[in-house]
Amino acid sequence: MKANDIREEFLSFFRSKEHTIVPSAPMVIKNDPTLMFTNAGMNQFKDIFLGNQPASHKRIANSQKCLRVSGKHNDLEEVGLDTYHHTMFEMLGNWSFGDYFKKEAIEWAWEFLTVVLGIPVERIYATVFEGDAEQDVPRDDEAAGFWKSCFREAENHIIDGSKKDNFWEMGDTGPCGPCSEIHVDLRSDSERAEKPGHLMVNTGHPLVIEIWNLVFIQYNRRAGGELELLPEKHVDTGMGFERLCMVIQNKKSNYDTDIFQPLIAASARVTGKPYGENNEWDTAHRVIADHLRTVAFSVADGQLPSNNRAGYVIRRILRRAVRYGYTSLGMREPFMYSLLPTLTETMGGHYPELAAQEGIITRVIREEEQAFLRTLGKGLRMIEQKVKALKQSGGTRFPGSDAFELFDTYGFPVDLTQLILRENSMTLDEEAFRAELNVQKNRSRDDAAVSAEDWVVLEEAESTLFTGYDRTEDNIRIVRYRRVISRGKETFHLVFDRTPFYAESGGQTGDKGYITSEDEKIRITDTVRENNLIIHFAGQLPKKPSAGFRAVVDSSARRDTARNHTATHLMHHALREVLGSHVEQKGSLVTPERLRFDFSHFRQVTPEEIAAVEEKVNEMIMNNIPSEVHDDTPVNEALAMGAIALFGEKYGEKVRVVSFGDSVELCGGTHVSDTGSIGLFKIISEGAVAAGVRRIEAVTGSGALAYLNGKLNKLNEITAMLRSTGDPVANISKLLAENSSLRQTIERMQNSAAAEAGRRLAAGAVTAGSCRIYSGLLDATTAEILRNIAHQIRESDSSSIIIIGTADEGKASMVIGLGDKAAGTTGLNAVEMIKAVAADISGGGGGQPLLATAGGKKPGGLSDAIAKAVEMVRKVL
RNA sequence: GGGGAUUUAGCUCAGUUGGUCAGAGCACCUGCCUUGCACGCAGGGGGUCAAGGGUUCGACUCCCUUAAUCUCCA
Repeated sequence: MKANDIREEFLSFFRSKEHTIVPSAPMVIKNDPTLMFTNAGMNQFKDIFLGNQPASHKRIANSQKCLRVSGKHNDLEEVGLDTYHHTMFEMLGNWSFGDYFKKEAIEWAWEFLTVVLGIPVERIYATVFEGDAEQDVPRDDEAAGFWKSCFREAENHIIDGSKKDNFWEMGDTGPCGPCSEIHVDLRSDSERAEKPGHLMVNTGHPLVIEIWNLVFIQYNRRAGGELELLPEKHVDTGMGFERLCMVIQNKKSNYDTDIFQPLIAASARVTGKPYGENNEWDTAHRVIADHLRTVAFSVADGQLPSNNRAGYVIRRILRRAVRYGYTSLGMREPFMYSLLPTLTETMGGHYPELAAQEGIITRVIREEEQAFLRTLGKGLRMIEQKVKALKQSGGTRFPGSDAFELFDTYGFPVDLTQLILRENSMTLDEEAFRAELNVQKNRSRDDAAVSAEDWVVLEEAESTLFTGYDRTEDNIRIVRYRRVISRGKETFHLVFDRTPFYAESGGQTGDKGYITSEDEKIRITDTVRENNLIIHFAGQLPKKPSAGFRAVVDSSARRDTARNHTATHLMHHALREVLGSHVEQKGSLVTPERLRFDFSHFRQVTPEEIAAVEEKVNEMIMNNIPSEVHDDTPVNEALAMGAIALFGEKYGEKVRVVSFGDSVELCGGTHVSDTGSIGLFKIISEGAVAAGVRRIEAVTGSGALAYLNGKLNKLNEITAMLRSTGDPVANISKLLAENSSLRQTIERMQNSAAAEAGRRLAAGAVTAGSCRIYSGLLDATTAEILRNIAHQIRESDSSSIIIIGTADEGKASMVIGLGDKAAGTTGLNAVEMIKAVAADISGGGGGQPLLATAGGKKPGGLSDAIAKAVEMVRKVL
């Protein structure tokens, strides 16, 4: 059975059990500071389990794309080395929210595996929670009982498991419960006869594996650690799709299934290194296949590789694959992007976002590959230098600090460093390297240490009511608060029963403002959303938190933000009209000051196109289109209205639709009521942000006016300075031409003046011993010309001693120069001389032994200084 | 969020305790020689040394602030 069929069988099986099939949530998580990626099928239902949100359906099933880069089975550096680690995987899951429980969950799992998929019963094992006396939790006899009726007499296929394997918890507190894992024994008959499967479960054998975990959520763990029974019990299951396919397709490795084989075959073809012939090549192919999948899906979800947080994780994964291609397969040019059509072919059916964005994903990956190959090239040059130096000094032990610098500052992978060292019969001081790495880790950890104290709950409230769409002030009560210490600074997080403050979301920044009661006023510096809570940041805690407060949003900032947000929608619409419908939003930032919009487009946006977009948006502003907002619109209805939805964005069942004429978007942000109040829209920059992604920044309203006025004022100033009513452009180009010819003239004149001054000096030069002293006070010359003159004389007369000075606008400059021969015979040093006489002009000086300069504030002292220096020369002659 | 690095001509980059130091190669322009696959020779144009402050007689160079990019860690 093909992988795509297996997935379909799963979904249709649970559809037949009255489950609603929902699409996979995006793999990249946007609005949860605690989690960057979806790492389990249940993530998107977290709020339901926490009781923050009612379930839309009692029974749900889906296939969820997940990403894990750390954890016991998913350490990034392990992927590819063996046959079962992955960064990205799919998890098949079925859920019951207060509906069916252990009996159905177990029976259906059994039915699906043994009847639908036909896995031999004698190869299946199930584990149940053995109980925990300390917590006073009994063995899960209930689950064991249902398993018994499945396995019948084969009772040794039911195995007790410890708290570690068979008790699932969401976090330190919250919903939890016992679970039952289903394991499959894929070993050969002879091996199984030798050592029965029930002894092999959970021993880490690659062919005796867990494929499905059924979690029975029946407890809530309170902050004190004690468990309480939940009134509503839930089922949460997760089955590793890749493993299941390996079982069904009778393979020894996930990578041998038809999920990965096409990719691996393509990789083998492109690199010319067949799979299955060479261990090193095979590892590289597995790494490439796994990582390409992860990166492609992330980009499809709108997460581009970047240099921090989630984007950085993606970049690191891609680079790891490039590294394997580079060292193991000898690939020196980008190639992974060319495997994308194969991926789309195998997975694009179930995940349409892949096919829809193939073009941009390809470009992004190719660009990233190129960028990393450049980084590698630079690193290679640096390490070669260091190796050469070490070789010359006869050493063979490469310092750990150097390797760390290459790695930390220039991103040069340490395993590549080791490879190169081996080729040069050198070794790396690994201990020193690791020590440096640890220093860096500790520093980062210390910095990141934020201690959030427990919430102080004043009132129980499920979620905050946002009232800010139609008002900027409201009467509120604080329902909970907590103290947060971050880098020695104390802040407070406040949660209200209702709030007019908009929490940062959808690119729009959080509101600022204050809350006030009868006798105090507290500033709110930012507002963010954490799951279902709207958190207000405050520098201090009210003296009486339980008092009622008036919450007041900075309404002028809010109005500016609304102008920019609406303008963003209008521009998005205009961009699609001007450039084409391939324009997809890739990112957005809306602040009171400006708006920034990233979108997919493959060429530079020409000035003409920019102008056209601006014109369209301003036209929509002048037409004063009223806003139309529909709250709680079902998703499909919204899409039918032509609303633009974003890939990689998770929408609930009901969405908010914001439209201005033809611009229709799903959006939770705050907007103006009529486009006319935007006033004016002006694009201030356009540029590239990644391959196939452009960025536009723009301003509106008073910001746009200020921008234009600034430009106009500059132009007015220029025109005024030109004292001409003519075209300033023509005037300036004329000026520039004049300027350049004048500069040449001046240069010539200065040269001849310097030559003339030199001649005069030469005429007045005094022969003293074997040297000639050129001394004197020149006028109206800069220090630079003085230097030039001295230099010229030095060059033409190696027996010269030059001591000259000039006064310029109350400042005195002096230069002392020595010809090569003069310096040799007298043993004089220009630096010492100039320092000795600089005091006479109240200044200081220095330079090189043969040519030194000085400057001071007392031009009157110049003649004395020169005389003194001449005196010094005469003394040694 | 923290550490490190980078920012110099259109491009790729040199620039040594602060002082004839604003450079090279490629590209461009002109002329000559040649007609050809990176031709050669001679000459030339092109710079806010990322931005803004500061120290100094003097700053590409030292200090501070800011920005962008790269990179590692969280």
